[in-house]
Amino acid sequence: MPELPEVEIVRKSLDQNINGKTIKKVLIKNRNLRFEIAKHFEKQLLKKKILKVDRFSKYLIILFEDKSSCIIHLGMSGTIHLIKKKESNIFTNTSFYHSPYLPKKHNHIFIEIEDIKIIYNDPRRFGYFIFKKNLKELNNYFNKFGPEPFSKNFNLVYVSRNLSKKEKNIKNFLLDQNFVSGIGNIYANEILFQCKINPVRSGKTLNQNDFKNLIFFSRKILNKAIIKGGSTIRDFRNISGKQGSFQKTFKVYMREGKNCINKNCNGTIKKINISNRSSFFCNICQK
DNA sequence: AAGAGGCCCTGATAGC
DNA sequence: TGCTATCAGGGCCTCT
Repeated sequence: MPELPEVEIVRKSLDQNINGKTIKKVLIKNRNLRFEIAKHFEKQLLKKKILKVDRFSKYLIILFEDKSSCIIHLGMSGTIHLIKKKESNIFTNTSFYHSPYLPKKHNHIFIEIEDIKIIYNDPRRFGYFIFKKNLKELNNYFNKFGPEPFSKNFNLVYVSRNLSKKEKNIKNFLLDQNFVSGIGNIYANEILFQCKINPVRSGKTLNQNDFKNLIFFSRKILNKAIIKGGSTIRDFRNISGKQGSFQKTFKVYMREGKNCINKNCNGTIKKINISNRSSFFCNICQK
C-alpha cells in the first residue's frame, strides 16, 4: 500500500486523534511480523503519553513525552484502523464502536489510547513495530537513509553527484531509499513520466536538466498525492475509512496498452520488468 | 563496491 | 467449481 503520501495521510489523521493521550493497554495477537516484535514491547509502550505522531519517509514515528518512540512500517499491506469508544459506555466498560472497514482476519496489534483503540492489520506481515528508547536511537535508525524529495539536501549538487557516472538505471535509483527516501513503485513511474525520462536509462546518461526535472517532479507528484489523500488501489483508506483519489490521475501506472495522455504524442503505455518491479512508461515521449 | 535477484507472506485475479 | 500460476504499493539479505 504505502508510499510517502499514503503514510503521511495516515500520520495526519492518527496525530489528530491520539496526540496528547496516554496508552492504557497493548495487546499483540501475532508477534511474527517482518521482524518479531520484541519481548518487552508491550511494557515499553504502556502508560506512555503521546507527544505527536511524526513521519520520516514511509515510516510512522509515534513520539512519546519522555522522548522514547515507536517506529511503524506498514510494509506492503499494513493498515491502521481507529475505533472510538462508545459514548454511552464510557464509564462502564471498554467496548468500542465497530469499524465497518476493519477486516476480520490479520488484526495483529491492538493499542488502547484512552477513548481510542488503534488496530494494526497486515495480511502479508511485511510491516513491523520497533520501540526506540531515546532520540539518539531513533535518529541512528534513519542514518543510512537518503533525504526526502522535499528536503533542501535533495538538490542539484546531491543528485548530480550520486547519478553521474553510475550504471544503475534511474528507476532503481528512485526506488533506492539510500538515495532518496519515500518514493515507491507507483510514484517512481509517475515521476519519470513527467520528467520524460525512460526508466531504463542509466544515471550516467542523464544531464543537468534531467536532474532538475527529477527534483522538481518528485516534489510535485508527492505533494499532489498528499493533497488528493493518497492513492487507493486495492483497498487503501485513511484510518477513518476514507479513500484517496490520486489513482484517478495516474498517467502511466496500470495503464498498459492505453494511449499516452500527452497531446501531440501518439505513444502507447508499455509495461516492462525492471528488477522484478513493474515499470510503466510511454514508448515515445520518455526518451 | 555496486548492483541484480531471491525471498519474506497472503490474497486477488486470470486462465484452463 | 476448483485447480495452478502470476502478480502486488517494500526492503533486507546474499551473491557475484
